[in-house]
Amino acid sequence: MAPTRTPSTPVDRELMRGAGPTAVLKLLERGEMYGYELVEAIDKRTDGILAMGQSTLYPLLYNMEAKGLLASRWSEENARPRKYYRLTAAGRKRLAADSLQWRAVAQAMGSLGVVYALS
Amino acid sequence: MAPTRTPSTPVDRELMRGAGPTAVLKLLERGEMYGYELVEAIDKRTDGILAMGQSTLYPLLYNMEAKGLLASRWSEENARPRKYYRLTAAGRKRLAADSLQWRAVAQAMGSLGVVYALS
DNA sequence: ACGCATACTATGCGTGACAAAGTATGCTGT
DNA sequence: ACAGCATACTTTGTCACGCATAGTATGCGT
Repeated sequence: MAPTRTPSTPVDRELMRGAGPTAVLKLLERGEMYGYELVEAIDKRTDGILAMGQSTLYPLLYNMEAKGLLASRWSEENARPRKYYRLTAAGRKRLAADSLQWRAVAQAMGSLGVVYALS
Repeated sequence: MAPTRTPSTPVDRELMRGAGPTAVLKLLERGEMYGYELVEAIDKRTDGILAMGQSTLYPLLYNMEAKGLLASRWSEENARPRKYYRLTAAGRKRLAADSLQWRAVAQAMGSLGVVYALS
């Protein structure tokens, strides 16, 4: 039996707009993944906190690809049709920038006393 | 001479929607403040990271008041007209909830390796 | 071969972030 | 006194994202 996961309530995504793109970039840093796989991976890796539905993730992927942050390819013939995404150079750059932004925000929230300071 | 402050570039607020309300709630936790004062306080307290313009903050205040999170009063007669805001009970409740959300997000970002874990 | 889980696409609404432009008040120096 | 500037608030309009809903298509298990 797999260790029981007790999923947290997802954050109000309206509150945390922009967490999605960063999560996607981070997961794709290791290698290519397809949409549906990302939906589940984000859910599991963040214990449900950043979980998002397909109707949020897919448009996000299209958007990021249009911006040149991601590139995609379809799976081979006579395999299940899946669209695999990978980071572009611009995507890596963006990930680095976004990570800095998150650090800054965490710091700002810390200085307001909303969250504890980073270690 | 006051210690020099080197303001950080504000975060892309589109990326971090929702940071504003939390910052406002947190600052009003201590006592009432008026709009313009909040604009500057947020800027200074977060070293420019969460800085937002008047056209962002004022509508935000109206909105939060409409939601019952804040209450306001005008300054006394023959004083400069200022609208002072204070937390309502609902506002305090919301602040507590939002703080938990931020903790969760920070944790999620940590588990993805975007930011370091909280101390 | 049938049904279900997988996997992707498209549409439409609500809402927050923000630039820009406008209005009004009081302090400060001369 | 009064001109000029910083203070202080309001309004309008645009854009982009989050997401619910609905729809389509493919392949695997039995």
